[in-house]
Amino acid sequence: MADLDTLVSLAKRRGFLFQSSEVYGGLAATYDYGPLGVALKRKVQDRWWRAMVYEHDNVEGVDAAILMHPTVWKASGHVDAFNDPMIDDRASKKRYRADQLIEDHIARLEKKGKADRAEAVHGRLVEALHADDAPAALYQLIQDEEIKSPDSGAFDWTPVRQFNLMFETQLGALAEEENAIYLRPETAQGIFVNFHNVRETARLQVPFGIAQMGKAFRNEIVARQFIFRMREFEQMEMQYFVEPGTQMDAFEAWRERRMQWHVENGVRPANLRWHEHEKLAHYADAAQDIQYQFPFGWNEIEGIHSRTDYDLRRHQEFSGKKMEYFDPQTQARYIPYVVETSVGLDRTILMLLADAYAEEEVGEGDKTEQRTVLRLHPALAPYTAAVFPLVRKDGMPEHAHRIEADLRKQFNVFYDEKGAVGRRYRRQDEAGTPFCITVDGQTLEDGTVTVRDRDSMAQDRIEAAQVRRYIEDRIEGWAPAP
RNA sequence: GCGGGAGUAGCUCAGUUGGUAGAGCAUCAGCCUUCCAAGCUGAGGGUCGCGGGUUCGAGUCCCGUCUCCCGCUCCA
Repeated sequence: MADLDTLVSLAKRRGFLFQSSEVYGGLAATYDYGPLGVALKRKVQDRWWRAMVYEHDNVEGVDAAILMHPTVWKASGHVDAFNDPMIDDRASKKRYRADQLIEDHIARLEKKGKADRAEAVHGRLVEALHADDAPAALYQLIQDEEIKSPDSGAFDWTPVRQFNLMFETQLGALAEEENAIYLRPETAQGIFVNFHNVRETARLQVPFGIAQMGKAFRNEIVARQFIFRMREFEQMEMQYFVEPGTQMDAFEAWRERRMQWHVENGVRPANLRWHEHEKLAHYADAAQDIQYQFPFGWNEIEGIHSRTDYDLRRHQEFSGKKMEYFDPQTQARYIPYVVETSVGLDRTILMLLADAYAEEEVGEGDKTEQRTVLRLHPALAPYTAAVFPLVRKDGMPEHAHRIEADLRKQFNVFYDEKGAVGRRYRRQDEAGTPFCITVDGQTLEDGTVTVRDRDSMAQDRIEAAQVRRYIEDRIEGWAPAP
């Protein structure tokens, strides 16, 4: 497998991905998709939408706003869970939640029978947590109480810093506290708050699903590994609403379908595995991740979570609006349970590039050379085909342009007439283009062209008029090399 | 955030004790080319990540800063 540097280098060289704001020295953990990258990305999006929405008569789509009412994030739990006062012990290099340290300290005081002192510290903790400058107040409290690091025993703290994983901005021109809103840290909530809107307008009955793809934002403390963990990223999520008690059946069914989707995209099954959450989030009653073996190890690309009725119930509490469903058949009334499939689009792109990348020896005898090839699924490759005149004379370019124009009605096509044809083939190998159509001397006589296969490098000679049909069939029948 | 490593042309890199930047590939133009990257001629492209400092003079030494990679840490 290619190491990460190799992939980063190829991605930039061929125009898949560039570092954001590169001319200004870059912005940490943000990347821009280039011509080939966006072509690949759009095809992945399209394939996901087809698999989730078009191919299920009970799944519909939405495209919710990135900006949402602030209370959404209180209801979802993000305001509490994504806001932690953290402090570092310089000696052990370990990080702790500052309020947790103080609470542990209080517990120790109580244990020692110093109830009064514990009471006082607790009072100050509550005060500090609600102070205007809570981090400073918590830091002062830790200093005053001389709380030591539980691991190193050292008393060598950095200042307390507030880690807010949600990006904050202001609604309207005035930057005032009460106008603060967030960039969504996940797309799921846009689905939950539209539960009734979609159900009613699309006339859906439980079980049904709502799908959405879009940007989400998390102000990660550490964001690394190329596009694996970015501060701005794209999710493709589907929330499937079911009758309570039936969620595990839906969970298993979607698990199977989602794994299948990745395999159908050409990802080698040996590089995919399930990872079961040991510690479930408070809202979940089952959670498993699909992991891929990246150059930097096994990491999550998609989560399948059974979220119970937590989200809808919370929105019912916070909004005062009923989130119940009335089943016309059974006359039952309940808040539906939810099974979520949530896949990272950018992570999927990185996985596809990593899995497709290959360096291999080609040629015979002592004339072997190395070639780099992206064995992307032909349906996902940025360019489906490239068209070449074998040489730039005898009317071959004109002939090739006519074929190019015909193919462009259906596919994204690249035309190239520069330099040796072998070099053009190799360039397309690196871009992952599955088919290269070459116009040669024989084309001028009988109207046939050669179609060169990216993976086998073998050529077929077919009627120029049959190329579109030929490519369609080949995409349909494509299977990844073992 | 901590520790380590690294930033020189689009890519991979060279640059000797400080003396105002090079190679290969790539790109572009032209020529030549009848099937798997390396034919010929020419051209463009770098204030050496950015900002200060030392010096007559800094890619080279010092400080700061940004970005990337690795390990920790974090991770609904």
